[in-house]
Amino acid sequence: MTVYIEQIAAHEGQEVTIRGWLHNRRSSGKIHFLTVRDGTGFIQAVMSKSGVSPETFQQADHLSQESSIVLTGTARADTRAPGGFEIDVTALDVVAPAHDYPVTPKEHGVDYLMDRRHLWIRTERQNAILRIRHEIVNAIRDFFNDRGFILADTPIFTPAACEGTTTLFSVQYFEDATAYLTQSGQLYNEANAMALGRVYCFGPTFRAEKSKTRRHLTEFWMVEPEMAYATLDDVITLGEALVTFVVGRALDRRARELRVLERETKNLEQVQTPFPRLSYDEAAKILKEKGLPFEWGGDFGGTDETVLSEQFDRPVAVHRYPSAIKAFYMKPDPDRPELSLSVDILAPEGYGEIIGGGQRLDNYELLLERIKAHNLPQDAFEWYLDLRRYGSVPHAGFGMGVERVVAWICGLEHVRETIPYPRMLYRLYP
RNA sequence: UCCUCAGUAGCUCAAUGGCAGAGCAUCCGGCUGUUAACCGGAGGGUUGUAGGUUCGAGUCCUACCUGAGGAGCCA
Repeated sequence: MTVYIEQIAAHEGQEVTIRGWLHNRRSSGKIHFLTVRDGTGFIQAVMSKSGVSPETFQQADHLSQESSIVLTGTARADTRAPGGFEIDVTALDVVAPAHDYPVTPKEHGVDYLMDRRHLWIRTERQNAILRIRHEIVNAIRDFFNDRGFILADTPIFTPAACEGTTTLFSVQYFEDATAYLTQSGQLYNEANAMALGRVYCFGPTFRAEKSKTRRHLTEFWMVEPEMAYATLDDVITLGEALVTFVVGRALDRRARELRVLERETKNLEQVQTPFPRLSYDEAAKILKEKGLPFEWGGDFGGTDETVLSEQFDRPVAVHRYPSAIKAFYMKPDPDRPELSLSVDILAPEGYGEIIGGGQRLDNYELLLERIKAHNLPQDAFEWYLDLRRYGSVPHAGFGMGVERVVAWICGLEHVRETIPYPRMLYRLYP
């Protein structure tokens, strides 16, 4: 019976067939140990000289790493096996050999591995990360779907800059026009929320910033919810519920993968609502007290974010940033107009900003003023102004960067390992 | 774009300005419980590129190329 390795426990004592690849091989002359992987897991197959034909035993002796193989044998529980089970091999079929496989079980440098990313993802560690990413993406979709949000995807080709701040990738759009790859579904989300109430978009996002840090990719995935008739408070509550749900799902369903990564889960288990909420003013005060060279009015740098998040055992919501350092569409705080009704949620352990959002400017005159002040082309924003012309309501939303969440939950040094093929400043291959 | 660091065998790395080395991988041999198995042997080099200093450069100097980390900007 053909089975997947992840289901092996249900077949103890039975004869099973595994279809996969040879991950590693050890031998003691008259006994071979073949570590096989099939995409669902890794298992050690034991082949003794007395258990198979001489030809099969000889063949296994020369089997190279990553050769594709189909093997049959008896599933047996064994306390010595990392997964709890082994297979006593009775038959082996080599589908295709692999010669001089470059990603050996030994150490390799980052550049070497990145050039071979298409092979690197076969390793147990990368496998675990991508499985956790899958779980996180699924959890995000379930979270919004279960709460009545409608998935309404926003365009990837856009006619103009959404926020006017970051550098965009441009592409030739047929003969005459230039299109830009989206940096946020935000503005379209607002229109969708006016049509559907509560919506979210979930897709790739592109930033042509020449950022060269462990927290940046040029192409990354972002989920952006937007709600009509919602306030800053509503999005903070939604954000902390989302983060808590996603972390809980990863702990619940991907414990094995987190163990592979040797992730300390104690910190993740503390992620429960409510999150501490800190005004920008209070955050600035903390940074001053810690002796950092931070001036009120500026945005937080990487070090600032790390210091702030270290004050708490769970993510922290920092709200009401100065309007001057936030996007033009942020609504001013009625009590203090120099502040915006904005929020960033910072992950613990120095992983930085994972959520950014707030309440949107819903007043026509003020929005028009802001568009002009930011030197944005008004005609490109006429449709966006329409949302304030025809039944404007308070509304709010945020964006959450998937790769940063995955890096945090997995405890990774760099976001480049959280996506199968990362796109970075100097990385477009493979 | 700026700052810092790195580039030597297929991979990971050594080598005081003085003979180009090790482990792993590969190939050959040994081993019936290995977990990155181990033991013995063999093959494997335009020291990123181009100049310069020196009796002599992997090593020092200059420029360039490639990459990494960080800054700015952001999720």
